[in-house]
Amino acid sequence: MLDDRKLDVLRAIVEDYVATHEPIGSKALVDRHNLGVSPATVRNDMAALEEEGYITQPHTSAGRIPTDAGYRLFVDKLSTVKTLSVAEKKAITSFLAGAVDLDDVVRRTVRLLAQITRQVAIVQYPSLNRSSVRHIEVVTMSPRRLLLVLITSNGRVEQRIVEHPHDVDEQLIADLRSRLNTVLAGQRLTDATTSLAGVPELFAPADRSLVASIVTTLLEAFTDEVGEQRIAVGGAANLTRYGDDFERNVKPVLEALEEHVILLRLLGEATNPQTLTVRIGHENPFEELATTSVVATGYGSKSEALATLGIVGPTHMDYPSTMGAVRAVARYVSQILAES
Amino acid sequence: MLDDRKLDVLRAIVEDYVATHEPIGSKALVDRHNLGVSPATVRNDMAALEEEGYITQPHTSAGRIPTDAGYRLFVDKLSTVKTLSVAEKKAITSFLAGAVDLDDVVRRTVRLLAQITRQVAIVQYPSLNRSSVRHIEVVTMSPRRLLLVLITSNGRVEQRIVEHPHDVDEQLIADLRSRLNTVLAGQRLTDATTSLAGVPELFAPADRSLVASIVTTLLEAFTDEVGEQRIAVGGAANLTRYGDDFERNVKPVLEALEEHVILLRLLGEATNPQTLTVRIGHENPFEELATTSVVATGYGSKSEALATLGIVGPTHMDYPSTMGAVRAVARYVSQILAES
DNA sequence: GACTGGCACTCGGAACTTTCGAGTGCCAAG
DNA sequence: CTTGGCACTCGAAAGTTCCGAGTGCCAGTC
Repeated sequence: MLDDRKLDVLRAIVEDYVATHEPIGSKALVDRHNLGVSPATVRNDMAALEEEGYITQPHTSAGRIPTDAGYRLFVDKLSTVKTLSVAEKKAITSFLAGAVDLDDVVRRTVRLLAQITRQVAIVQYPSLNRSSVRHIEVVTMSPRRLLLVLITSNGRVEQRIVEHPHDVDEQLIADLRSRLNTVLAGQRLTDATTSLAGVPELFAPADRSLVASIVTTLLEAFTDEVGEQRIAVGGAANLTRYGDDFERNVKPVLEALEEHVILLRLLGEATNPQTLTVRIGHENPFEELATTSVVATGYGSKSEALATLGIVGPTHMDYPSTMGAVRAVARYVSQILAES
Repeated sequence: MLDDRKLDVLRAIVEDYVATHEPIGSKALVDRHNLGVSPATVRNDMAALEEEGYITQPHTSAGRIPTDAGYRLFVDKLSTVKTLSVAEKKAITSFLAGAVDLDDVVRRTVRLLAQITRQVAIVQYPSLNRSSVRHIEVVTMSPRRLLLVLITSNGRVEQRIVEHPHDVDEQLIADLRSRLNTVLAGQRLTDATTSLAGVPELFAPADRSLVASIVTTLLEAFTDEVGEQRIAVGGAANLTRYGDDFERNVKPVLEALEEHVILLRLLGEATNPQTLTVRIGHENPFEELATTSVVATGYGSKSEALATLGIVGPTHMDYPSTMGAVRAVARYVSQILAES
């Protein structure tokens, strides 16, 4: 059905359209690529490609533009992920290396990704699902107010305040601190519920109400976070390059960026860091984003993904370069996180 | 020069223009407001107002629109800050009350502000300048790697990692932890440098290199943070309501939002929480934002501001309502922070 | 002297028309 | 199967017309 030349034509159309954002005619194609055939032949091929649904005409007397299916075929079969230049790789590592803590890593990553791809970048914070308790600190802020600080294996720090109706004894706090750490250290957050269940009973009945409220708060922090899934966004200014049709292209994206729930669905399940997920136009779950594509991948250790990062851009983006950049950034972030 | 009626006319023009975003003619003005005079009279007044530079004509055969000077006069003399409805106030408190930690307070605030004002909201994180050390925690992550956690009086938590070439003794860590807390607790961050200077000498010569590197990292964290000034942004989707002229109105704002340094300058010095800063159009320090106004105010305790929050929007915004919302949110956030 | 009705004038925007040419599909010939 | 030729289509750009909101000015009125 579609011989090699027709696929070449499709590839050429996608590449040119991505470069110019204007419908591509048969003549222009032949001029810009040495296909070795005449425009008339290309026209026949185009007719076939249109028949198959890979390209379409905005109006009768115009050139062709790729459909979502066309991009899909292009991404799957007609292109290879572009690797970054040595200079770019260096820039990435040196930029990420300067990070001082986990938050900073995420902030830098999002900025970097936006800059390289010139698209809107999205980075999910490493999820607590897989992480474990490294340390729990209990600090007295005032006699009746305690601050709980939870430090996880991937460097994330969570804090909660606990109020108590009576003055709290320092010795009890020290005791509690050491017990909590004994019980929880190294535990997966998801397993913490069971581990904490027995803790109040280790204390004198008089102290149990306080201990119980601390345990409850701690559990809340665990489960809250497992569900919450924080996200960082950057490069929104790149939306200005979408060209015209503000209402249709820019507005929905800007709105989606505000809703982290939507972004999480857009990014999708954290995949293996080796695999790139590309969702083109209508393939993504939101109708308003039908002119938008998502390129995402997981990051974290080699075997299991901690979280997802990616970019959002117009369907007519440069997929090979973008995919290369996303993959590279994911790899380097994984590396940085593994080191620290 | 400008009698009361002329000022009434100006007020009416500003109000109508804010509502319609279209040039206001003399007839329309008389129809919508009961000024008690004929269009011809209003025309004379308009001519005077234009002479004074408060309004201008986009083109000869059109109505008038306010100039930046016109808005300025309106804000300073012709309007009063609009107070929020009881329902709105309730909504604010209940929304903010749900926050679990400082980060959450800021995130909620930015969201809230964007929602109420329907503009782009900016909230500066409470600065560390004024804050003091509440607690310092030193945690062993692996024998040669330590995690420092700094908790400040306003609930902010900073973390840093310190590597050491040799295995570190747990006893030393405990010792160090208690000494650091003794020395620093309650100290202003800005005073910490001097307080920390003597610490290494308290330890055995063999341990001093480790102690010194920890002290250095800690100091870095202090000063880093004092300078850094984090910022949260929200409601970028509200930019879509700017109407047309995307290139001139939306793009520069979107770009500014990416640059936190620019945002900090836009917000300006943290003012007393009682005072609202309004910067209209060209009054702000960036030429590209000449069609944009900023409404900001400080928040924190009654007497001194911790940080600044505000909104960015088109010059033709509804100043009374926006100012009311910004002020109210700042007050409630201050209250929440004071409590915790 | 301040206000008003009347009036001629201006000019941008909407609506319509014209022109232009890139691009097409089809066909007959190579 | 490929190609040159050709008639045809139709959107975009440029030109044209038309309309009326809005203006400034002036003479008359209170």
